[in-house]
Amino acid sequence: MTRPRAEETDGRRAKGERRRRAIIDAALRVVAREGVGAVSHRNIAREADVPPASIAYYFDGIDDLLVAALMEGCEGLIAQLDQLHEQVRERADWPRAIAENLAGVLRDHRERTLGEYELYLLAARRPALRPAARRWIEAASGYVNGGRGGDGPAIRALFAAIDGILMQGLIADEPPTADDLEPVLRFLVQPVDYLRDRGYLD
Amino acid sequence: MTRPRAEETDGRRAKGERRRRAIIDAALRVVAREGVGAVSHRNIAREADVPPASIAYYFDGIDDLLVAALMEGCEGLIAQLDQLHEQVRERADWPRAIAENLAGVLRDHRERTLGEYELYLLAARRPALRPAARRWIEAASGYVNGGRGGDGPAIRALFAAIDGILMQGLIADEPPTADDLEPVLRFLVQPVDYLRDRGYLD
Amino acid sequence: MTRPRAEETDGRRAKGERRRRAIIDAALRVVAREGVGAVSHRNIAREADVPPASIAYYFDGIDDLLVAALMEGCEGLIAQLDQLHEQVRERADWPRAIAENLAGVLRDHRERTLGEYELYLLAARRPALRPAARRWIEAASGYVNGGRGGDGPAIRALFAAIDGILMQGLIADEPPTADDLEPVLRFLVQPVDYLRDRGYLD
Amino acid sequence: MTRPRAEETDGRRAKGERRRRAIIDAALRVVAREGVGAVSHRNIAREADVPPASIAYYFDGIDDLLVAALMEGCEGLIAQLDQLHEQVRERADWPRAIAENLAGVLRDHRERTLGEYELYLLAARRPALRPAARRWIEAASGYVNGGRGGDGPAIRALFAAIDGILMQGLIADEPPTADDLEPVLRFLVQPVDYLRDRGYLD
DNA sequence: GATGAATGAGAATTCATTCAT
DNA sequence: TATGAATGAATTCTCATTCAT
Repeated sequence: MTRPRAEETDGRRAKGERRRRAIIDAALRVVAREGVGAVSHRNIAREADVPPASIAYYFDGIDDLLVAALMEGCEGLIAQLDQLHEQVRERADWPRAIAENLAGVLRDHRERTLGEYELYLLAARRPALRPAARRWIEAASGYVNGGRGGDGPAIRALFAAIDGILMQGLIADEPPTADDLEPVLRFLVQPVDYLRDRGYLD
Repeated sequence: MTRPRAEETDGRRAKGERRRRAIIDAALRVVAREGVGAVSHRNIAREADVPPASIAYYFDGIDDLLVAALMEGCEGLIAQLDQLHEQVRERADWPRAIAENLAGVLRDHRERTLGEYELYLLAARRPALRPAARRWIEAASGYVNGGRGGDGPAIRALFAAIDGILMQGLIADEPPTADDLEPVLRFLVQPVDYLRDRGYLD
Repeated sequence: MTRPRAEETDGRRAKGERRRRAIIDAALRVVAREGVGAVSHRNIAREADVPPASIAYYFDGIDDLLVAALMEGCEGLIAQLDQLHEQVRERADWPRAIAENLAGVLRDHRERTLGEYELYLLAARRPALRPAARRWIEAASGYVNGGRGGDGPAIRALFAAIDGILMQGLIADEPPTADDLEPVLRFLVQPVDYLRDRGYLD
Repeated sequence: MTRPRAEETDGRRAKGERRRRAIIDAALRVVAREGVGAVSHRNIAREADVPPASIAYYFDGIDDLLVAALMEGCEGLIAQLDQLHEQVRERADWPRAIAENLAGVLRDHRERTLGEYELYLLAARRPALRPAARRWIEAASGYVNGGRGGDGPAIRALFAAIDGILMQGLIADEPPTADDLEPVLRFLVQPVDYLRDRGYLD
């Protein structure tokens, strides 16, 4: 019995893996463009240009696909955060850097961010999405912490506020500018300087 | 849907209004229990114990119903916040009071809060829900402001952080306790005291 | 407020009831012609010449439809048995009459009988069909008993044997004739006469 | 499917035969557990723990597989009947022995028996299954006859009644006990004794 | 004003089968 | 020879909406 040569098997496997990835990416695009409510075999199949039965073939159900999408989106988030981290590290003015980043996210990636938040909230309903959401939170949390050991509650406050800023920015008719956000971030990151500048101290 | 003039308000009219309200309440219950994705004529009709066709009769579509639900939910939120405001006003320890309130919301009204956040995010997709969501934000914002004129960015930071705390609390496996949240709120509400206690100031 | 006149409401109701009945009849025809395995919304809708969604509208699921069909078929069975009972009552030669009836059923109504047995066996798997199947059994059992109080085990034996005869007749390439069945029935109905005729007694 | 000549039977071939057998056994388990309606490539493949495509490879379609299963199940039946025959032969009280056996089958092997009857009835629809079903009937018939040449119609009555008893027992909520069945069997096997005991004869 | 009846469209999922490897 | 990959067709069921009454 001739076992298939490795490159043959790998060829088949690789092709399947590529299609699987294509479906996940299509799902993320659909979530970004139309929301989690629009995630259906048909919609994703149309977006990925594959037959609808493919989705059922590669994933055990919509939840399974959403978990994969959440995980995949998480990787993207981490990469993005790493990049941000580089930027921030080089600058003395952290609050400004973060404000610019958040404003940029809301300006240039509003839909994707909105989709991510929808997925995020969906995890509160579907236990299957929980682990993926947890990874997400941990990634973001690590980003906020920024590697250095900061004060716990202060970091939690900053992280929570960033979540709130993004969510409120998604709902606002006009997304906030970096100038809008900068003082908020200054208060959160450097409250003493912030308060002294405003004359609240001494 | 044309609202009738007041002088027409007889028994028949009142009955219709009552049924309309019943449908809205049912919609809020469905959103809380099963999420916005479960909002459908059928589901709500079953919950409200009215014929499915009457939902199409009283509302010009699902969005129209959701707008009404968001508005209605908003009234409930405002009432709840007013009550909280009373409680907080009487206590010297604001951070503790707010922490207890948030922890209580996540503990006792998790589903309803989750539903409100889903509706909230949905507004980011559906322009029709925007005005209702704006009222919501303004109500909450006014609550955080507490009536007195505080420092703008600090209040925005607090408000954003509260949103983030609630959302993260909804996703967490175990909701945070008041003890978990208290230092975070202390940092946000009284940063100088907080930092001094921790030895970060002189 | 004008309540719809009774005949209007009844008109609507009656129309719906008529369609419901039409679907049940179509289901029985499908079961007879193609077997319980062929029962599907599509097949029945095609047979009844109604849109497939109608089936979901009138029945809560396939099982619900099958229950209704089993019940309906039961009525048909009872009517048929009543008629048989008349025939048998008029004749002195019971065994012959029953043999002719069974042979006739297998000859002229093979498919319908087959479908009924499939439904019957399906009840062993689906609890929802149990009550309907029980009615069926009771109807047939009453028929066998024939009103007169006979000897319990003998009647059970006869009833069981009739079931077995029908089932074996359904599987046989050639259905049995009345002449084939007559001695079997004679043995079951009048064992003493049967045995005496064959010289097994005295 | 061409069966290979014997001399080809090497390891490879034996392995294929083993897998073929494994698939048939899995099919019988699926039929017993979930019914003929649940027989599908996927289900059986899962049960047999083989790739779905291998079912299409070893069998020319579902019917081909069912024929093989019916044949295989037939062997099992024959073995079981032989064993029973031994038991019965040793006992003077045939009716009791048979009653106990039937009650035991319904109590301990309800699902398997149900599956066998489903297969049995399916043969009435699918000509391909006919020969297999015929073998089945002949095996059972031979069992009832017990090797010795009995009275034809009496044996047919007994055999038919056994079929009916089993089928009715499958549908009943509670399977009959040996005590329930014993008088029925006594009437069928030893009608004269039965009737005399009951006082129907002189 | 209010609602049973009705349905085309779409949801998730399973199916038998084919085919390249 | 055996099997992963793949898919068109089918499954049950839900949906928002229309319409006659």
